[in-house]
Amino acid sequence: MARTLEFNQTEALNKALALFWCKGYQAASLSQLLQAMEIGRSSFYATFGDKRSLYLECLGIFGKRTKDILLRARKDNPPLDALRNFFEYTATGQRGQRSELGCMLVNTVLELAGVDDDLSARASGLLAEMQSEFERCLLDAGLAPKRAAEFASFLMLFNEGIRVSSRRKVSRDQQLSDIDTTFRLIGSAI
Amino acid sequence: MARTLEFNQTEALNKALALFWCKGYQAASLSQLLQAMEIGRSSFYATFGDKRSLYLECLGIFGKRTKDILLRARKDNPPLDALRNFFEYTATGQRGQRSELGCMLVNTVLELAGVDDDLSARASGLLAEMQSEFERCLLDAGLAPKRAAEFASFLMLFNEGIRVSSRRKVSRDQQLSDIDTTFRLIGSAI
DNA sequence: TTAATTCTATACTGATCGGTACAGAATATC
DNA sequence: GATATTCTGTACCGATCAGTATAGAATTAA
Repeated sequence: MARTLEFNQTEALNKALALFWCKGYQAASLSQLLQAMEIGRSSFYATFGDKRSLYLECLGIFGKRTKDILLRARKDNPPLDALRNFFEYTATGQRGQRSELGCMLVNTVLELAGVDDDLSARASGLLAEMQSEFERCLLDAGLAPKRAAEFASFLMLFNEGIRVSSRRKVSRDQQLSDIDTTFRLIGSAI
Repeated sequence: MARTLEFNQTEALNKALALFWCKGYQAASLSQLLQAMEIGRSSFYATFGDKRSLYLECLGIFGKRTKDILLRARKDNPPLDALRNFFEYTATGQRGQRSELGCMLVNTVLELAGVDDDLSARASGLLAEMQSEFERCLLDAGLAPKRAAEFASFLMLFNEGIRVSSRRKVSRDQQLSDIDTTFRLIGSAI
């Protein structure tokens, strides 16, 4: 019979995610994770399996969270505005949130390609899901299917690029300007 | 008096660069490096200092090599064609070369931001140099300075994005299509 | 051949890695 | 309160990490 855990599992996961997001998979050592999650070694292994499983779980959470940002924006805006909203939100970080960490999925793809191809592929898959959402937006905006797929792929490149530029410490203003440039180009091509 | 070294230093550097490019800084262990470079531990430390110094040197070589690709393309082509040439060459890999490794500078920025900020910043600096070359191309193509800067920043995002997509194993055809989309958008805005 | 010099192969260092074993604390059930 | 169960803190494990010390091989200069 399950007893109430003495630590908040969701909160611990969020702490782990934050550390992984900041330092990446390899550089986030177990000791650092335990300290951040504020749990002991035994509890960790009993609850989360191992470091890799934990990372996988964090990846999923991050993917869902990212997708939700777009879906939420879609509720209140026309499709193209929602897309733009999404980029402004995730790339430059609203409500004073961190923005210099890039996208954990992109970070994972690059850090672990050639090192842990399964983890890298998992992150790629989540990015592909995002691209599908982009495509859906574009279809709803009235683009022809071929065009929508073409621009969705293009927007994914843009997404990857701007997330890299976050970690390069490109200024918030420059990023907003890049978003503007991109949507101006797209707008004039529709 | 210096004696002829028993190993080819340049060749060893290239081997090291290849391994770093493939696995990143952290995951490329010294043992693997030594095996790839085909030199002993003592020779390594005597010649290259330490792992970090070696990486720094490889970064520089990679940066120069990348810049040279663009400069060479500029000799034989009008500026915009040279740019397009550059992307097709580096992203999809011509002459049967590897293309799935992305850009070592981009990889470095993401892997080492928050882990070794100096190395990450060094890679960022080399990317900034590339962006300056992009800008010079655009100026030579007749764009107004403000426009050139704006599009150079945009192209750097595109560069980062397509290099990430290489590691996501996006197909060569899809990448060529993305390049086409991008230059069509730019072309119609000039 | 011998002596001086310069290189390399390898044993070793201390630190840290991810993961496990186990004893003891805390809780639940009676 | 006593006992059974569940959880946690920590000592420990072998492996591996980057880096060093040293002994001996190879080369040069006589």
